[in-house]
Amino acid sequence: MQLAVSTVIFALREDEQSARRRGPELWLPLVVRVRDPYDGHWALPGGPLREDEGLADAAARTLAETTGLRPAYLEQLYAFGAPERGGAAERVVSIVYWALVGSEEAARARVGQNVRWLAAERLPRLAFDHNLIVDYALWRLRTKMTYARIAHAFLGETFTLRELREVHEIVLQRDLDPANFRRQVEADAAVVPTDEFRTGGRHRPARLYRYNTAIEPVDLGPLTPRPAAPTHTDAAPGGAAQHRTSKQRSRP
Amino acid sequence: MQLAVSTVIFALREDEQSARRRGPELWLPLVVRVRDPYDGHWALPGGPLREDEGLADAAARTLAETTGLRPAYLEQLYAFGAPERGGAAERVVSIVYWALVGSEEAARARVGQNVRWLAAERLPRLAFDHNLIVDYALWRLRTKMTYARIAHAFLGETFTLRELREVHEIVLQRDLDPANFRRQVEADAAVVPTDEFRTGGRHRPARLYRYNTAIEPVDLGPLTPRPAAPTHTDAAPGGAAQHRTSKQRSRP
DNA sequence: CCAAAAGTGTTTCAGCTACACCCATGA
DNA sequence: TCATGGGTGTAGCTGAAACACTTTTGG
Repeated sequence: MQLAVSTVIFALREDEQSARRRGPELWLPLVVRVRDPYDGHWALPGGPLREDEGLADAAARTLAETTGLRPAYLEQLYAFGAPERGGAAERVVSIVYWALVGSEEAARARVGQNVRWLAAERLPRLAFDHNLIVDYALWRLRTKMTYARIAHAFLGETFTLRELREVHEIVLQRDLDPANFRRQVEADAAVVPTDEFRTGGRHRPARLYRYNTAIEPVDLGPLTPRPAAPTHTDAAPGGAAQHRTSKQRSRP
Repeated sequence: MQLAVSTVIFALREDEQSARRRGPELWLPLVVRVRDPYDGHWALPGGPLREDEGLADAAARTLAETTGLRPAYLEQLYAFGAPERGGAAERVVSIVYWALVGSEEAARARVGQNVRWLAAERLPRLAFDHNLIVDYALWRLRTKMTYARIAHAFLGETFTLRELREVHEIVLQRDLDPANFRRQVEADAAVVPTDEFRTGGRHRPARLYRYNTAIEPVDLGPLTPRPAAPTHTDAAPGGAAQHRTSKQRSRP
């Protein structure tokens, strides 16, 4: 019997191939298997747990080794251990994590013949029970997005409320009222306004916001004391991409 | 490295020793360790995973072997695998489940020198990281009780709304308005009225209710398809204890 | 009769939703 | 000046909370 750690990694990306689809979607990096069982099938990045390594550390390590990514959010998802799930091979119990990475970090991902991004909504048949795992991770992401402050993990250090709202809209698959979304976000102090604005659109500049690292996210698991200090969540560095940034005074 | 499965088992019990405390509280059965590390300390029931056994099956088996209990609710809690948690012994990764058992089933538990019930709120120092695990399970129980229909797992097949409300009050540690509680429970069809009433108190008889097995509980994990059919939840048999039961017509 | 819990009705308040409207910018 | 999104105001609905009140039993 073997113990492995795997990770479902989500990022928002545009479809570079088909021009039909518009706007970013949820994608995840997968690794192709090069031996039986499931030779040639896509599988979640992962690997065996090392002797002196924590579970989350193993997730972060295997994830970095295969994709080169450093996630902004990492949380344990579930342990899978049905005896049949190995598919005729030696039995494997997998402790699965799920991770979120920002768009800029995702663009830096090391892809190639063995590693590729696939759209979460239209996956082929994956190796083992990995389709079930991805579906569960998607469900967890959507459920948690409605009550926890995790959307910023898909974005850079600062972001406009529109950008934050679009993350919610893509993940939850429905439009949100901009006015009400603004008020909800401003209500809890999870996100704080900066003095900077995003200009460049042919419209009024939008204020940039920053994630409030003082307020901490909702449960990351038992290892983070319930009302507590930061650990896993580690904001991705970098600023804006195709927009300029200007500093202005906030209204008196 | 070793893989084990343990379970945090909750039941509502009266304190039989100290007459000072009144009303039931959350208790859990623990097992005393008979060798190092933590020789003599209390620990969660559990054991190694067998080769051809699912994770939940292992939890149910070890739980039954040590305590004789058959839980009404069983769900995976978390996987614990920090390298240091073994305390100088061989490293152990534990996949921990949490379970609820009804009061009658709890009374049938096999206790003795090695197995004993302890009050969840005033535990001694347990073996390994088991205090942390129990605290997390307690937090999960309380969180889930507020939105999921799991309270009936502490009760028999039929119950009055007062009994159901008292379960909530004990777990959530606050009083609930009987009128509002009634309406909330009746609003979702999770619980259905029977034609029977609990008599014997010096007051108006209370209608007995039954859990609606057609409506299914909120997420039990990835293995239960999201809106789906029963699996783990297996209602404990048996009826009322110290009260008579009478059959009456419901009002026209 | 009284005490006690079962069960019903009603008012109030907070939060969410929908949507009208003004503001600031680039072209 | 117009189109576009940024940002504000507000009326209406819904559900939770608080609490007054009626009903039915045992003593």
